[in-house]
Amino acid sequence: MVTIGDVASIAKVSRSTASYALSGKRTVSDEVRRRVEAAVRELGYTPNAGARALATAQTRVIGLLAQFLEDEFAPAMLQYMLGVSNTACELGYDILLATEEDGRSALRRMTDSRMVDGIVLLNVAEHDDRLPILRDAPQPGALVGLPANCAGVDVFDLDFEEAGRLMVDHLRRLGHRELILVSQPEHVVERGGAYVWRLQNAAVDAARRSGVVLRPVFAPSRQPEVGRELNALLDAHPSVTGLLINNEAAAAALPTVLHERGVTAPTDLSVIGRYSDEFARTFSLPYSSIESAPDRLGRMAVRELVRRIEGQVGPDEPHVVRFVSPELVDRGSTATPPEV
Amino acid sequence: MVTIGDVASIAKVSRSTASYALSGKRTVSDEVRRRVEAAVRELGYTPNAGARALATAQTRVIGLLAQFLEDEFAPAMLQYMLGVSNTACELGYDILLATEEDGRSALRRMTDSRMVDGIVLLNVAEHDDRLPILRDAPQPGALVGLPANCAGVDVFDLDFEEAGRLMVDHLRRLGHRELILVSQPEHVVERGGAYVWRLQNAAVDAARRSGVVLRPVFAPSRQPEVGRELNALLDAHPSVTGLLINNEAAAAALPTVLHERGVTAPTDLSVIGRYSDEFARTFSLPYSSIESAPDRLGRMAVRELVRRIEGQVGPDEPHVVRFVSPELVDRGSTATPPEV
DNA sequence: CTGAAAGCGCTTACAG
DNA sequence: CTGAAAGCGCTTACAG
Repeated sequence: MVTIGDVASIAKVSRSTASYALSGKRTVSDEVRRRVEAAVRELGYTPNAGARALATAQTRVIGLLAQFLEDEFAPAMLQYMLGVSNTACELGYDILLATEEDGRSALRRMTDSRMVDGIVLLNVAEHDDRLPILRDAPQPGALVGLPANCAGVDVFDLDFEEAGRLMVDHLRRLGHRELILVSQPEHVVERGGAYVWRLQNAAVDAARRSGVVLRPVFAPSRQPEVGRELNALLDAHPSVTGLLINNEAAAAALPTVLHERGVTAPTDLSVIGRYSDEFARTFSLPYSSIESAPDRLGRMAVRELVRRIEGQVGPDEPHVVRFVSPELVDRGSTATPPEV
Repeated sequence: MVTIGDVASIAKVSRSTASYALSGKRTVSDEVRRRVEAAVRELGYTPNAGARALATAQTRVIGLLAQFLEDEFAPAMLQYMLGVSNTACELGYDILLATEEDGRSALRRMTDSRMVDGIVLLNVAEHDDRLPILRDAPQPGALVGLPANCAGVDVFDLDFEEAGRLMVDHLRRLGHRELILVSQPEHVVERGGAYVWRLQNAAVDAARRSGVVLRPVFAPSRQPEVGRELNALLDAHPSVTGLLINNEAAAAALPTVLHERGVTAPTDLSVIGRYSDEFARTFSLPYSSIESAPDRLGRMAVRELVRRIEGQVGPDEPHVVRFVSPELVDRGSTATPPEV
């Protein structure tokens, strides 16, 4: 392979001068810089990443820990990954991806061996078992998802409480008095998927305060079970006039379910989901929704992480916990309930 | 950070002996091995990846080039990525992921800087502009997707010709005489998505040989345009009794379209798709389909790549071009046409 | 403005 | 069975 030594000898300078000419960290005469640049072009020189990492203790690689769990909806996860990956690229970083089930060992491998300058954790649980490892690691970490303990890491998440309130208040104002909230499956909660109950509790509170009946249910995250569950729910509660969906699989199944039942939104039933606009387009979902902003969250996490990596944020400066405010994207699926 | 020098001094051996004790590349006395292992545990030693890469010229990292193009269906792409990532993990490799639009520059960056031991290219086009770069790279490459020129790389793909024949023959045998084949959008073909016309040409041939009318059409890959197109097609060709779908977005949209039209498969219309079983479950698709086996293709590509990387296949041994035989997964959406 | 040298943390011939 | 040393390809004080 062609090394900086080759460049140096072609350019008739020392290796250090060649290095400085390329990095710009020391002034170099124009003449010398030109010769070095010409040599680089001639030889097609690219620095060896391993050697550079060894010398600088920087890899310009970010570790991305994703997990595709059986009870979660894979296409939704992809959005977050792309937000992270694209932003990293823009900032000059590459992504080392781990999708294996055992996130702990992947994380340890990446951090202990110094393969990465920082870590992004996706799909963070309330008591995420990867977190203690990340805190002990020498690299900084950024999370998408809110754990119980945010010490030592930067945290980014949708404001799910506000999302729950927003959904309920929107339909209450239109005159709805009985709603169903379809959440993720109960295992997601048991595993520590805090966003499920954060949204649910806030929705329940908002409903209680304003005298609205809210029926929260856990629904499966796979087809066709989730479709059956939606049908059963609508059968069991004929007086319900509004549906809140915090479950991507349920949202994806809903058009078919409503068609089968001959139900039209918003004439017969008002619907609000919680998913990204990209998701809505992919699945052709015609429902108004709380934008979950996966690309924006991924972008924020990487931006802050890179600021830490590059020392623009001091190691002792406090970490951030930042919530994205939910916004209601109106797709016309809510209206005054039919009885009114 | 803790280095092999620390391990060596705790274990009271030289650094080389510590290294050999861990790698097993030289016989080491049991006593010494125990002391080294104890020191490793005590200090929590993990080799520095950059240093090891520099010394061995091996990174144990595989570069994965994916691309999420506007006119392709992202959830389908994800399946391939997971097949690659999971297999790499099993074989002890990590994945460096590039999702940026400019695959050429990502590829060059990874290979020139020796960040990776090998490359997997996804979504390969007929005249893929990443291919010349990959051929010139010192690392081996494996493709998922069939280019015009397979020289210098290992190639894995579904046998799309056979898939096209299978779809047509299956419906012909049931008595169908007029079919529509819904392909990907025409830009995919123009960009060099050879699988589109490989399947289509074979289907057209098979139909012609057996006197079946086959109407091939390009359909959008976004919602809701694809749904509208499907409706228009069914309106325009009322005598069609079978639908062949080589377009994931169209497959995902079809249940809603058929519901709207009051059409039931297979009573009114027979349907065969081409997508993975995982995809069918995610989108709750009730149609028989040709399994596109993304996980299997990703797995095969990584396996062969690792064999090359690790020298189990000599550099002069010929490269492979391997096709996965399509299998029809019967979900009961085909039957004798209504007229018969 | 430039060069010679040390050092990053490994592995692996070379020597005994 | 083990150790001292060279070398992988960079970067960066140190010296001039």
